[in-house]
Amino acid sequence: MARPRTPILSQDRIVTAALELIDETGTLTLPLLARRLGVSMSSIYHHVANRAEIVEGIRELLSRDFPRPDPSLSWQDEVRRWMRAYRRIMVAHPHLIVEFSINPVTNETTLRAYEDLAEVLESAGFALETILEAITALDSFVCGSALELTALEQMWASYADRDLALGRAQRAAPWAAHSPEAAFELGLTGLILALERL
Amino acid sequence: MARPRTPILSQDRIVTAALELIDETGTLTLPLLARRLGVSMSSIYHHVANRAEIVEGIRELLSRDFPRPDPSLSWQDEVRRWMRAYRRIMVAHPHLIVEFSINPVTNETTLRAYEDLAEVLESAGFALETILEAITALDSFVCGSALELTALEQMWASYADRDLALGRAQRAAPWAAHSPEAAFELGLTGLILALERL
DNA sequence: ACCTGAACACCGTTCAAGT
DNA sequence: ACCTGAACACCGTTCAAGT
Repeated sequence: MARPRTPILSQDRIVTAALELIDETGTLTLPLLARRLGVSMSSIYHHVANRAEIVEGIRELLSRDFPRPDPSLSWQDEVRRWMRAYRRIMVAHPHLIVEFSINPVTNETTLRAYEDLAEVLESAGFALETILEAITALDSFVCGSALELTALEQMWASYADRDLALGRAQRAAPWAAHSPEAAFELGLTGLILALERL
Repeated sequence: MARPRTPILSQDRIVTAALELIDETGTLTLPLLARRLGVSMSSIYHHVANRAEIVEGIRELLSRDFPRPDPSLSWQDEVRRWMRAYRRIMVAHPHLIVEFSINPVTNETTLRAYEDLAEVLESAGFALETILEAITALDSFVCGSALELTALEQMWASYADRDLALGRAQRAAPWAAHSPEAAFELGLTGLILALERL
């Protein structure tokens, strides 16, 4: 076939297909991606430098769903909105958190989302030295929560039939093991309390 | 060589070497592990079922460093002790967090550590339904903090020379970007505050 | 029981060859 | 510029063959 009159591939097409693939199958591999695109594996390298660039493209795409700051909101509400948006994104694509945490952020859209959060805290009067601390803590918690989505529920399962505190807790609240939402809100509340004390 | 008079390998030897390997190189692969053990790759499979079992062996090994509950401590101090121990373990072996989060926990030692924490909360009077929530939030935060160790500092670097809030924050506190310890303590304080309100 | 080498089905990446 | 097929250096896993 060689070069087609109109290009089959593009960065966008590749990134979109990669996102679908990882959402459906849980993994992102070049052979499967090429198959889905109806193209040879090596063709992909004419549009992206490597696999990491595809992952970064997905991160860029998803980062567009972060809300922009709203001056009418308190910083607490801004933080809650930012964190819940982050979580919503990762819940929709749970297998991506590991991919994201392996490569550093380089795209502007994602960096902009962090920058927005920093500006919210800055204009709320937080001391500059505490802003990095605060963002690190918030980011740690939301990333960790996303990580748990795929991991922790399997652990609860191994406790269900044992007479231990965890087993009792689970029998008392069978929904809790599958409702990490409540745990997220608990932690978010705590983090904001800690920030208010600064 | 075939079968040696006295076995060269054992689960312990394999797991120990695997831990050294991942600490030194950042990755765990069977070929490199075999080389380090001075053995053929397929020999390993006579002692462990697969790669995941090696990772689980490492988790078991490290989990022995969790403190046992101390009845003389308040539940707050118990939680702090447990979280800091967890963090200390992961800081010493930052590349393992991704490995751990991929496979479910199956070994007794690690399960015991979670069970201990559950019992601390139970005898502190926490409602059973809230125990899973609390442990999930705590675990999320400490895992996320470990994940950041390798990831976030690279991101701060890309901000150092820009006139943005994050850049300003970093220039005001250059140490903060490399001291996730403070962020961890901030979040831990917040989580305990949230638990106290339950 | 325990080690080996060869084989298998993967993976990501490169590159000369085509249009 | 853009697609292909072949090649390369990896990876984890299996298995018959040796003692």
